[in-house]
Amino acid sequence: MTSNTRAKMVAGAADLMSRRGVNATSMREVVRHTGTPRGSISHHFPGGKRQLIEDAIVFAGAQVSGPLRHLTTERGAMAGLRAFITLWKRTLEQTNYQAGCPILAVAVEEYVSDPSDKDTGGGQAVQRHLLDLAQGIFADWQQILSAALKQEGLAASRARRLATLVVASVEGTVAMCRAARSAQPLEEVSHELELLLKSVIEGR
Amino acid sequence: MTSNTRAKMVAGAADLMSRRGVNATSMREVVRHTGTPRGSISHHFPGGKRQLIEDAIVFAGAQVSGPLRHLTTERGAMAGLRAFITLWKRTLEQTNYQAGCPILAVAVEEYVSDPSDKDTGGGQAVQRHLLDLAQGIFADWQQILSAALKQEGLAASRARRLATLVVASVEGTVAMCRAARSAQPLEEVSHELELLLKSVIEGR
DNA sequence: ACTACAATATGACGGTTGACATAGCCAGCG
DNA sequence: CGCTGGCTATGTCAACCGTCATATTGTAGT
Repeated sequence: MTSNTRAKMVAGAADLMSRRGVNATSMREVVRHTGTPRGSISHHFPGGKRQLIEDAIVFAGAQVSGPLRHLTTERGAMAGLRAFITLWKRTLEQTNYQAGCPILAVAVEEYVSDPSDKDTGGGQAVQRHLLDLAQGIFADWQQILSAALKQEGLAASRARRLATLVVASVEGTVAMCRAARSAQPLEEVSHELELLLKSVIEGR
Repeated sequence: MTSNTRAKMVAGAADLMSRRGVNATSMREVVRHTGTPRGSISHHFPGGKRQLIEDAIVFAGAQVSGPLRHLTTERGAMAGLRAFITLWKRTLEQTNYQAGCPILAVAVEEYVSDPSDKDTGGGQAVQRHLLDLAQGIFADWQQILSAALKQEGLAASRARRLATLVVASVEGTVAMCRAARSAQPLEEVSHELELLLKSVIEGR
């Protein structure tokens, strides 16, 4: 049976990463923050901090794609857009605009491990892995929205472009809301995105 | 006369921050990367690392808002949009998709200085300052685009919303491009944004 | 009851960080 | 010439990091 502490560590890491970023989140603080034993860290995550980060962003990604997939297939593209936005808005408001998106943090930062700076040879490949993971999660969200838009009758290429626009603009807006300590950017972007999608779908 | 090494430090810090994020950029690496003397750091930046970060993002912000302001007032909103996008596209391509936006990095991360963990009392206020600065730069870009859109005859509220959408989506897209090691997301978003603005301006 | 193994606790290690202090350099100018 | 003040060089400091090694505990299987 998979331990409970492992899950708490992953969730705690995702939370801290969304608030402070990847490099500002230390493993010691994760265990401090979650009340989990420090000694278990190398047991549950033999891959070290890198593995914790991977698990955390996969966890965070699934937490979004789950409801998103459910609502889009159930009630269409428009409901999916609203769910996507509402989900982030709630996260922002519930944390007083301290938490953002941990996947975006991975996409913006570069995780560097202390030992053996060496050359950039080994670092590059390992670095790729984290970015690939983040890119995969973004692609996942896009694919869900894109499929829903195609379902509404849009051409494949148009649906893909619009899905990219939605994911990118919401991610950027969440960061802006964090900086502004306000949900206003999200409301403005939400307004425009709804207008755009509505006109594109209905005016077909 | 303001020293040359100071400017090199600021530019180097902005560059490193755009590649690795705020917390992964150490002052020692800035001086290593720019060939500037380590001892001068506390002379040029008595405020320590925080001051370096501030100067770096102000510098990076001006590097965008300069050309942006010039082109929008010269050739209109559409040219401004294209300039904004092209500017980021060039940055991405010239660095093999390693550099993103340092202001976004500040907006996503939380800069934490090692000493005096204390409570969150003192940290909060200081943290605000960096985020306020980042928010101000975003607002600067928005204001330029928004003014250009109003010049094209749009209502003030609509112009503001669209400007927010443009800035947010481009910022998010730049991060996605970094993760994907590809300019494709930017091209897709660019396509949709041009379509949107064109229809909104012409169909007035 | 006793073993075997997963999980937890605790400490140590080598390394880096930001900040600061002290000392040396080197114009420019009286 | 000598001084002076802006830079630069170098070292030290405490704190923290990620990782590993070594107990110690908990617990299920026989």
